[in-house]
Amino acid sequence: MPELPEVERARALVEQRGLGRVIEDVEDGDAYVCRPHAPGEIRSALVGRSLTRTHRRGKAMWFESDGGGPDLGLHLGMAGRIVFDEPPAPRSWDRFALVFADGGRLALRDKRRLGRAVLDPDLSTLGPDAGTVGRDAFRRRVGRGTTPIKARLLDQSVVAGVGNLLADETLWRAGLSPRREAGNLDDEELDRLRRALRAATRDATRKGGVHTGRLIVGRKRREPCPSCGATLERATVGGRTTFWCPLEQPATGAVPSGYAGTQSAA
DNA sequence: AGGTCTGTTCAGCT
DNA sequence: TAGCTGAACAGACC
Repeated sequence: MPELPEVERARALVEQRGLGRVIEDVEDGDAYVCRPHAPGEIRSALVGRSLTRTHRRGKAMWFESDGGGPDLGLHLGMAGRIVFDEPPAPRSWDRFALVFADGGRLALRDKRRLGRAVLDPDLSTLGPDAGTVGRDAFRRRVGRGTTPIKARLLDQSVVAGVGNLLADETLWRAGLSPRREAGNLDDEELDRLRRALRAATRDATRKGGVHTGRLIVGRKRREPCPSCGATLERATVGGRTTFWCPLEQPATGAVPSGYAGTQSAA
């Protein structure tokens, strides 16, 4: 499930292997993935050009093209990944692809078909990147409203890049219950949450993805809290399946006993 | 073999 | 308004 760390790794992959290669053809025939573009529209805009720079904010990534061409935006959706120089996937799982003049290709491989490819993507609805958001902006944007803090973190217009697993891992590290009302967190708690978010994001990016998080590893196996051994709570928060430790992430205010956001992951 | 679950985004509702 | 619900996608899982 691509969240910010997976997208950052995908961006780095394009940076490493996708720049400066002449685009000879574009497979943009999936009108759903390429909406609102008609088939051939992205192709016309990019054939003959090369990618020159890569960017990412949250889960969105985009690439500049040379000669004054448009940017190409890619979104991995829920199951997408970027593959380089592999033969086309069976069953048309490659929803979009750049075919290079050197014979290689860049494909958006996505069984679920929830990824997107678009020219000049609209980034105006995204908040600041979750990995680099500053203290004051984080306090202001996250620490308000009546919605549960987890739902606030998942809102891409508040802070960009947090998905379900990274939200659970972050709240666990910060010792904050996912059900706390966002506007009721004080500055100390918000700062602790931001540090936990940055650390969880950095660790996950380094280790290969959000599934490497300490809480997340045991989550599916229904193991107890990796820190204190308590049985994890499970409930729907913000419309998403949520796990948390009832002892270290208490329902109201108190600072947790042991584990805090300043601690690094295993 | 069918029913449930998965997670992100977005439209539509209150 | 802000927050919530369900649709869309299609495969994984039991």
